[in-house]
Parts: sequence; structure tokens; C-alpha cells
Amino acid sequence: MIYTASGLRFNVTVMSETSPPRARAYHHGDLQRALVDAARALLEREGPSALSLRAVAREAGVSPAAPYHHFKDKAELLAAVARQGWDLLDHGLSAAIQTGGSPHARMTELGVAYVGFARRNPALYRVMYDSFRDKEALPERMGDERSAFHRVQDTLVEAGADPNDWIGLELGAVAAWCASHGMAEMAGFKQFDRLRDALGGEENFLRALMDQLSIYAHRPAAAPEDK
Amino acid sequence: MIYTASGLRFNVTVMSETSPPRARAYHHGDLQRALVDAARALLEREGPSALSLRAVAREAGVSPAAPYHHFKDKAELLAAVARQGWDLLDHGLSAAIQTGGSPHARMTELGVAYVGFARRNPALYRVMYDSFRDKEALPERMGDERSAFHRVQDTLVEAGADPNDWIGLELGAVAAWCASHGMAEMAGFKQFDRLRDALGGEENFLRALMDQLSIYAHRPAAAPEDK
DNA sequence: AATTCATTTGAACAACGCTAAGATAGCGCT
DNA sequence: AGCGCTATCTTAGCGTTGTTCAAATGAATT
Repeated sequence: MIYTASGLRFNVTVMSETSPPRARAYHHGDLQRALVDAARALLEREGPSALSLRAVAREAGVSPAAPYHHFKDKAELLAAVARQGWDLLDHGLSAAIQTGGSPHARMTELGVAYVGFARRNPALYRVMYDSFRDKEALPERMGDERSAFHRVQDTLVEAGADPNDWIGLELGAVAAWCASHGMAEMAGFKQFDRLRDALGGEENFLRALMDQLSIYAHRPAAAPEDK
Repeated sequence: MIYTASGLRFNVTVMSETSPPRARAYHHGDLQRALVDAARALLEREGPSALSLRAVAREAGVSPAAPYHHFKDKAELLAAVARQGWDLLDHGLSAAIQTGGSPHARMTELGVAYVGFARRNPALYRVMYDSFRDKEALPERMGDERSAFHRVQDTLVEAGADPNDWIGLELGAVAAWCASHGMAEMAGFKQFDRLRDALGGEENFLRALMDQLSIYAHRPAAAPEDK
């Protein structure tokens, strides 16, 4: 039976950002990676609702049961897609935070980069967030000292935060993360069209929102008791 | 064929917050409302993944095709559920913002109420948000002068904002909304357990986050050009 | 009492996630 | 080289889902 439109049943990778070829080739040629690539292609072309396991297998040119030899679940395939996405986002954030300027300005660029990524790849971001919530995992990235999560805290220190106050540092990073996630998911809403237009487009809208939220202005954490 | 466990095939409403009985009874007795109630019961009992149209019909004691005479789609049923949820949340917010205290304190209570609602009804909040995003609608509530969205802006005015600067007012309200949504979706994450515990529980965690974000501190909107 | 018509049912279709059993093909071993 | 082993892939099938459609049901109107 033919699963591909062309007769070619090989790993034709045209995606821009994929993991480096690990070159394990059995019957198909590293179907594991081909499936993740197919999923991402499908995600960008047809949106998240079209992302069924069978459709991914179809896209990769294999039978509907083939993926089960590489992923336990549909969820596990999506988790692999999500991991690629988080890696991509992490690289983008690390680049954004290395731009010159004050810590204040760098935090803003960080937020713009985060939300921009999510807005440019909305379907991928949704898969990323879903996997993040459902798996209650992805700790490897947060735990890594080189992760953006830690770079943010470094920047907060440069902005004057106490480097020994880990609570305050994590709190600032998490607050920025929450706010960025909220903006990422809501900034494109039709309901805000008038406001977004009045501010001169989405980027200005985002920067104005971040100014409101003072996402970059770290201040010492309040003690748990006082409100 | 029997669709209910008991022989009773009638509208047994035990939910706490439902729309007032409109008492239109044909064969079943206002199946429209019974379906929404069944969906919400199912949502709380089994979670969002169990919320299939057939399961809702089963819960309501009717055949799988019955809902299609009251809702065009599964999406339309979920939209009805979502609308109930937004109404509930709006009432909660309006109550929270009427507590005494400074505008600052009231904005904080508003945020706590929003996030608290979402954390107490996570499945419902997910349906609400999904419907909000997919339908690109729900304008009736935002447009209503009595909605929480406008109460927030009133509070910003009390805090010193220019009542004629509609851009600044909407920006402040939207910023608070985005931040609240982000916290609502992320505050429960396992990844933040250590930080949450260090701050003495979820409520303190939330208040500390909001303090970081200065969700309540309105400041004049920046002109689109300056960053 | 007959008719009308919204309402509900039963059956069916395609697509989905997933499983089990068989076919295939590359690998290591003698 | 030949053999078997095992991972890989396919075929077929199960149960479930969303949705449609003709037939049946029954409350309300005439």
C-alpha cells in the first residue's frame, strides 16, 4: 500500500529547525524524528485540530500503527513536539536577553520575544503548553543553569535584586512567565482589535501591556504575612 | 431504551448555580438546560477529557442525537456552558471589587477572585477560555457597562487614572486580564511547588505574584512611539 | 378527533486512538 | 555464507467519537 503521494518513502526533512540527524536508520530511516517533523508540518499547515496520530502517520508515509513502536501514546508524540518547541523558544529567549541595554530594556525584549514566538507559532505553542500542564514535568529545562529561566534571574540581579534572595528571584521570573503566557494567549483576540489598532499594531500593544504590568521592574518579595 | 440509571427521565437540577428555570417543557422538559447542567456535572466529576457529546447525552438520559435539536454543534453546547461560566465569574468579580479598601486593594482582591475561580473550577475555566478564543466573540459581556471589565476601569479611575483616556483605561484592564489569565493557568503547576510552599501556600503565592506584576498600579499609557 | 410539527430515537458513516497478530528486513552470531 | 533474532512495519479489528437522516413519538392546535 502506498502512504506517500510520491513513491519516495524516505526521510525528506525540509523543516527549518529540527534536532540534528542522529542517523539511526532501520526500515524507514529514523521514523521517530520523521514523525515529529511530520507533526510539526501538519501543525503549521492545518492547525492543532487536524493533529491526529493517523494524520501524522499519513503525512510521514507510514501505516497508522507504525508510530506506536516509537511512542507509547499520542501524548508522548506531542510531548516530543513540545520539547522541540521549548528548546526553540529557549534559544530565542537567550538571544533576546543578550541584546545590549539596561536590565529593564532586556526584560522587555525578553517578553516581546516570548510573546512573539507564541504569536508566530500559535499551534505549536498550544501543544507546548498542553504538554507542560499535563505532564507536570519539563523540569530538565527549568533546572538547567543555562536555561532562560535562570538568565531572567541573572538579569533581575543586574537590575538590583538581592542575589541571595532566591524566593524573590524565582518570584520575579515566574511572574514574568505568567504575564507573558497570558499576553501570548490573549494578545491576538478579536475583542481587543480596537485597542490594538489605537496603539498602532500588535508590537506596540504588547509593549504597552508590559509597561502596565511592569514585567521588568523587580522589587523585593513581600513577606508571606503582609498583604 | 433506557438512558438513565434510574428510571427517572426528568430534569433533576441539583447544581448550585444554574439559569432560572424557564419552564418550557416539551417531551423531556427543557432539554437545552438539562444538557448544559449535565455537561457541567460531567465536567466537575470526570474532567474535561470526558466531556463528549455522547457522554453529555448519556448523563442527561437521552439519545446521542437528541442534543442536535438544541445545539448546532458540540462547540455550541460548550459555548453555552462557557457563557454560564463567564456569568458566574463576572458575578464573583463584581462582588470582589465592591469590598471596601483602597482602589489598590480592590484590584488585588479582583485578581485573587479571578484566579481563585479558575483554580477552583479548572475544567470549567478551560472550557470558558477555549470558547472565548475559538468563537472570537463573547462581546455582549465586555460591552455591557455593568460588566466586571468596566468595573475595573472605574476602579482605575478611582485610583487616579484619567477618565477620558479610554486607551489607558482599557489597557490597564486588559493588562490585568492577561496577567490574571496567565496566573490562573500556571499557578497550580507542579514546577512551582517549592516556591509556593516557601511563600506559605497558594494564596500568598498569588498575592506575591500580583505584587511583582503591580497588577493594580495603573499608570498613564505610554505613547506608541517611545519604548 | 385529526392534524401538525417540534422533539426524540435508531441506525448508520467516517474518523479517531489503540491493540494484537502476522509479515518484513536488517543485525549479530556461528 | 547461512541462520536466527529482534526491531520495525503492516493489516485487521475493537470501541468510541461527532454528525447526519429517515422514521417514530407525542404535546399543542384546529
